[in-house]
Amino acid sequence: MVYSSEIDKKWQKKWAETELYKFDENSDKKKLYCLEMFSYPSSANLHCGHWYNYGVVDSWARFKRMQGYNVFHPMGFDAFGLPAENYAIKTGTPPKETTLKSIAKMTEQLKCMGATFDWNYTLNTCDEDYYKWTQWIFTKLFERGLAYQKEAPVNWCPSCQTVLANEQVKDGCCERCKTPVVQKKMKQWFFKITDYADELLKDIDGLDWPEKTKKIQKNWIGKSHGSLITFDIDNGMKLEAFTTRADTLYGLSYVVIAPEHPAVPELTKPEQKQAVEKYVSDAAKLKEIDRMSDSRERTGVFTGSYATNPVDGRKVPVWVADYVIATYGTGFVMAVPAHDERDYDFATKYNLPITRVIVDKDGKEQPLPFCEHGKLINSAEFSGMTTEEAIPAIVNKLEKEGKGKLTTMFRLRDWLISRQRYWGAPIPVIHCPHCGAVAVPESDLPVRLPENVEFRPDGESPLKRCPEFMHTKCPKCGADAMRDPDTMDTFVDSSWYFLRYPDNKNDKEAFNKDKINKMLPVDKYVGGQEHATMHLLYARFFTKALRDMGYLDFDEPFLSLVHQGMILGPDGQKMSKSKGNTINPDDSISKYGSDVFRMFLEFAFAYTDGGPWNENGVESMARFVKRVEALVEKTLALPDGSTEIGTTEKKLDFVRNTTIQSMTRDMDLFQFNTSLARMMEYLNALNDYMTGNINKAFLLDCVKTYVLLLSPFAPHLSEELWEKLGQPYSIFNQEWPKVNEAALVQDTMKIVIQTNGKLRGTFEVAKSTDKDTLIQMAKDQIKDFLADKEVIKEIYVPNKLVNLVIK
RNA sequence: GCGGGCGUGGUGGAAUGGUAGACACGUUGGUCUUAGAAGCCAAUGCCAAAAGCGUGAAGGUUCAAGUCCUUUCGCCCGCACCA
Repeated sequence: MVYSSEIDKKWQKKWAETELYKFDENSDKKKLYCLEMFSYPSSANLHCGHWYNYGVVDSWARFKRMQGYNVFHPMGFDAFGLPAENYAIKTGTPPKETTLKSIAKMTEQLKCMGATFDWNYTLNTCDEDYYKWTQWIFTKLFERGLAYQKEAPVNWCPSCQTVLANEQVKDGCCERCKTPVVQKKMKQWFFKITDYADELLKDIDGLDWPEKTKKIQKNWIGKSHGSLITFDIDNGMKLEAFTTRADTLYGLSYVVIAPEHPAVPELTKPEQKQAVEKYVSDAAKLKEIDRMSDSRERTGVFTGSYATNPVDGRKVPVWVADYVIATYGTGFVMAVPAHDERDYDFATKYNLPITRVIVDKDGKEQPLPFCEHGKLINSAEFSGMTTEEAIPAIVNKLEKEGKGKLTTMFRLRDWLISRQRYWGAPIPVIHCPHCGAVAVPESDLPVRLPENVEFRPDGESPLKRCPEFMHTKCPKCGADAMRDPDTMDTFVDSSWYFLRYPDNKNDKEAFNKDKINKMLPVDKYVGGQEHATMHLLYARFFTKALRDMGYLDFDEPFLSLVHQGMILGPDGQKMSKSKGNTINPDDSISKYGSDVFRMFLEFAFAYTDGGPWNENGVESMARFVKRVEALVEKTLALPDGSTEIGTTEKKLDFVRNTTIQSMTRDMDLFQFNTSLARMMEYLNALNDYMTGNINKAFLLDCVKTYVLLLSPFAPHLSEELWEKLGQPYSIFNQEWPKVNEAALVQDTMKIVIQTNGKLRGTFEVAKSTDKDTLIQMAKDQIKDFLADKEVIKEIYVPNKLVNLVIK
C-alpha cells in the first residue's frame, strides 16, 4: 500500500455512507462543543489558513472523541458581506448567486479535508431561515431598549460608501480598504453594548482565553474610575465634566467643550459666534486620522461664556477645542494646565493661567506639567492631603451641594450596526409617520432581501431604490409607512451563529432553550486574534442580552479560546496573490494526500505562532508516512517468533506508555508539533525493536497502539492501517490509549553527575541503590576531574542527579 | 506615551528551577547504483581539542537559571488627545 489521495477518497466515502460523524443529541457521553470560527464563502479553493484552522483543530476534535466525549463539531458560512457585493458591482452577478456557488464549492472542499464536521448541522447567514432569526433578535433587542436610533457623528468610509463601527476603524482608516475615514452626522441604529460594559469586563477574568486577548478586550472596554463634577455656566446651564483628578480642582484654569457637543451654540456669545462656528465646521471637516495625529498643535476658541469652579466660586472661561472627544465622558472637561500635559500645551499657547496645586510626595515642586499623584497645596482645607485622600474628600464636599459624585466611565461605545449596503440582513423596522420606528412583528419575519436591486454604491442604501421593498404598511396603525433601508453589520450575523448550530433546523424559534442550554457554552473555540475587540466582544454581549431576556441560561459563549498563528509565504511575508507567495494546499494534497499536508501543518509550527512555509517539510512528512506504512507491513509479514516479555519488550513498552502520556498532555495544550515528535520517537523505538528478537504478538499490540495514537493526525491513513491490521471499522470508535502505570516503572534510573551545576557525566544504576552509594559512584566516575579539587557539599536529588559543590 | 508579548544552532522549533538544542529541515560523509533519485547508516551549537564557552546584554537569588528577580537593548502586537 502506498498512502495517497485515493485512500482519502475511499475513507471519506465510507465515513459518509456509514454516517460515522453523525452527532447523537441523546448520547449520555459528556458533550464537548468544539468550534472553529466559520468562514466567508470564497470562490477560491481552501487556502493554508483554512487548513491550519479547520484541519488541525479537527485532529483535536478526533482526539477528544476517542477520549469518550460526545463531540459536537459543526461548520457553516458567514455569507453576507462586502466582497460578494463588490464583485456584483463589478460583474453584475447577483451576490446571492456567487455566494451560494461559493458555499457549494467550499462545502465540497471541506468534505475532502476529511474532517469530523456533521453537515446536518450546517448554517449559512444569508439563508432566509437564518437571517429571519437575526432579525428576530434585533426586534427583541429593540423591545428591550438595547437597539436604538440616534443622530450621531459616525465613521464614514468614502470608498465603501458606508458607516463603520469603531472597531472597524484602524489608525483612522477603514479596516477593509484603508481609505481614511471621515466623520459624518447620520441617523443610525446602535446596539447598547455599553449597558453590559461592567459585566463584559468583570467576566473576562473567568475565561480560559489567551491572556493577551483578555487584556485587549479589557483595554477596549476601558473602565476608568473618576468623578463627575457639575459646573454652573453664566448663561444658567449646568455642565458635567468627568475627571480622574478631582484633587486638582483648585488649579482649574478654564473648561473645554468638544466642538460636536450640542451645547456649543448655546454657550457661544454673539461676539464669538463667527469664530466658534468657523472652528466647529473646520473641526467637522477634519479627517479622523488628522485629528488623531498627536503632532498637531492644539487649537481652540473662546466661547465668551464663563463657568464657576464649584469649590471656590471662581469664574473660568469656557473654550471649545477639538482635543476634547465628544463621545468620551461628557464631552466637556475641566482644564488644569499645571497637572495635565494637554491642558499645559493649550494654556501656554493661549496664555491661560497655570496654577500649581500638586507637589510630589516629598513636598518638592516638580517641573510643570506634573501629572503624577502627589500632595495638595493651595487647595484650602485640602492642602496637605495626598491625591488619594483628596479625591474622595473634595468630591464628598461637592456631593453635599449636589455638584459632584464618584463614578466610573467606559471607553467602550455603543455598537453602530446600520450599513448603507445591500448584501446583509435588512433591519426589521418600519418607519411610520404616526407611530415612529416600529419593529416588524415576528409573524412577518423575515423581511426578505429583494433580489432585483441596483446595488451601485452612492452613499444611499441600495434598498432605498427598491420601491416594492420600501413601501409598506405600519404594523401598528396600518398607515402607509416606509421600511428601514439599511442592512445590519455582518458582525450581527456572527454574534449568535454558535447558538443556532445545535438547533439549526428549528423553524419555530431561533433556537430551543433546553437544547442550547445542554450544548452550550462552546468548550473550545478556535479562530484568529483579529477578532478580539469585535466578534468575540459582540458575541459575549449577545449571549448576556439573550440571557437577560430569558432565552438561555449561561453567561459566556466561549469558555476556552485558542488563536491559531498565521502561515506565511516562504519569504516570511503574509501570503497574498499580489506578492506571488501563496501556497496552494491542493498541489500538496494531490501529490501526497491530505493527511500528509495536515500533519505537516501540525508538526512544522507551534500552533499559536504559525510561521513561514517550508516546502521541504511536506516532503519529510511524506517520508514519515512511508516509514509508518513500512512498519505495519513488516510487522504483518513477520513469523510468530518468541512469546517472551523480556528487557527489550519492557523497554519498548516503556516508550509506548511515555508516548501516550506526553501526547495526551500535549494534545490538551494544542501542542501538535511536540505530539508528532513523540510519534516519531515511538516509531524509532519500534524500528529499533525490530532489529532484535521479536515477540510478534507483543509487537502487533504496540503497532496497534501506534496507529491509534496516529489516527487523530492522519485519519485516512490510520483508518486504512487499522483495516490492514484486521481491526474492526472504525478506528474512530476506538478508545484513546490509556497509560499503563506499571509499564512506566523502571528497574534502573539514570543519574546525572554535576559539579557546581555543570554536567560531568551520567550513569545508570538500580533503583534500589542508596544515597551514599550513589554519591560514591558519582565521585568514582569523575575521580580524574576531582583529583585536585575539594568537595565541600553534596546535593542529591532523588532518582535524578548528584551535584558536587567543589572548590 | 501607556499596556502586553517575544529574543535559544544555518532553519522550524523542544526543554514541571535539575543532562540546553527533543523532533525535524538543511548540510557533510558513507552505503546501495553504470549513474542519478529514493532509501538506509553516521556526523552536525562554537572551538583542532579531554578542558573551556554558549539561550539578546549586564547584574542578582540558588548547590543548580533558557526558566525566578532587577536593569538594559532589540523586535512584534494592542491602545493612543480617554481628561
